[in-house]
Amino acid sequence: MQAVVDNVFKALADPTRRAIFERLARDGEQTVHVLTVHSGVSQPAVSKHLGVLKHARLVRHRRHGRETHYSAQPQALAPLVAWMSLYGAFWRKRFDRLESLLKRMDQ
Amino acid sequence: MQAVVDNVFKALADPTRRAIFERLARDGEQTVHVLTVHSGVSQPAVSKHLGVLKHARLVRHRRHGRETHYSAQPQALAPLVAWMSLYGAFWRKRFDRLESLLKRMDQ
DNA sequence: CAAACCAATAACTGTTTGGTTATGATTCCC
DNA sequence: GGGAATCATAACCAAACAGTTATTGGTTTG
Repeated sequence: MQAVVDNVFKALADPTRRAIFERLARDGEQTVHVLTVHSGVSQPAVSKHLGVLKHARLVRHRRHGRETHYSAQPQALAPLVAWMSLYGAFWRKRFDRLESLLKRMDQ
Repeated sequence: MQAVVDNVFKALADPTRRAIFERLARDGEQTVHVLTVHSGVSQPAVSKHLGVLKHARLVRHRRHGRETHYSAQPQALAPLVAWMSLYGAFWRKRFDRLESLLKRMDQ
């Protein structure tokens, strides 16, 4: 479990990788090609990043002919929530603020 | 704001550093010496880790004579919550559950 | 005052990491 | 079938990183 948290944190620590995950979470399934176009780095770099994200179970892939479609697996963020919830007292206090944040973002 | 999220993720991506933060959050203020004893690495290494955590605003320090007392600043985790809340519906539900969990823990 | 203690910084080192180009394995399509 | 396209892997490189030992600046205390 400790290693899981570590993998997720490490995977999200890189901005390029986080951007890839954000895009997948926002816009849904994407091919490596499309991800590459928007990433600012080479296709092999994108493939490697996807490998790291996959290792952290943050993405899943589905092959269709010559293209590979990747999609975000936001459930994989659960260990992070669990980790943060260890700081209970604090989060309880801040929760109202989080609620209002979520409401604002909902609009 | 983007850079803030990046700093926090990067700071927490290292297990030694995360352990230091966890200890401070769990047990409250600690001196560098005490942190060093429990960290498994040298005192300078601990000082450097504390520097990274401080840069991400995850810790604060207070000098008292020759010793420096560090304490956790869990508010600095807020950008992470905000970042995660971008993945909307799913996390909305999860956070609700977290809330009720925290309420139960409160009793 | 001198010795011991505490923490930060400097200087260095080996490993990890994020990137590259080159190549290989499939698959699509004319 | 042959060329173009898609993706993964290999090999390599430079920069960043986590650790070390040595040292320095303060502070306490015997």
